[in-house]
Amino acid sequence: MRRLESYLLDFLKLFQGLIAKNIKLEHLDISKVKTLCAVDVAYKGEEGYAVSVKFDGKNYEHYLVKGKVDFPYIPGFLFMREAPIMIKALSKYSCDLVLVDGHGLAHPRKSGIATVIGVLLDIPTIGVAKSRLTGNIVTEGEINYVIVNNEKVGVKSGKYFYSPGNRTDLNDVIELSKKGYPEILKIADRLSKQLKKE
DNA sequence: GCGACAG
DNA sequence: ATCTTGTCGC
Repeated sequence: MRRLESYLLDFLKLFQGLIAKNIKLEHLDISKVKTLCAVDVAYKGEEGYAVSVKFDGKNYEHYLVKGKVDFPYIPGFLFMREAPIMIKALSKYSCDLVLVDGHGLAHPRKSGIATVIGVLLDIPTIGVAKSRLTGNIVTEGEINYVIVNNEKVGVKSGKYFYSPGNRTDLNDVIELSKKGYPEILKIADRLSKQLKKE
């Protein structure tokens, strides 16, 4: 008998395959986004502090959700650990686009946490990660593409990786990456780490 | 078997 | 992600 965890991971891979099959890769004009949101999670032991931030073009708002996070971090399966609490934090707002801390299509099964959240909620998402999970970089002109299985699944700009989650496309992430690391993600990151201490 | 490995 | 002071460098 195999170990129980291997059955779960095999099943989760099937789930990710289903998510990937339901991705809607379509152009969302970033410049037309009126309400931009972002989510990040910080931890204090088993306590997770998820913060969603909303920017309407003028003011920032944020919403905090605290909760126990049991599931361990397993490369390729981050969504099992953070998607549940991130989705709760996002439930507070309605956004034209959500930036998720992590990868989207730049994943072994094209099912990073930004993709899972985007498909489950059927909303536009883009994954912005601070480091590589998989894929190689191929430069074409000014763009550093992230290639997985001979397919362009995202771009690398500076030290960050951008990839479509759902209802967005490669042009959207390229457009976003040109503006540098999103301020709203810095705010979400700072806020989550700050609020967990109070 | 070995190396890689989001947060 | 988190544990953690000072410190090397732009």
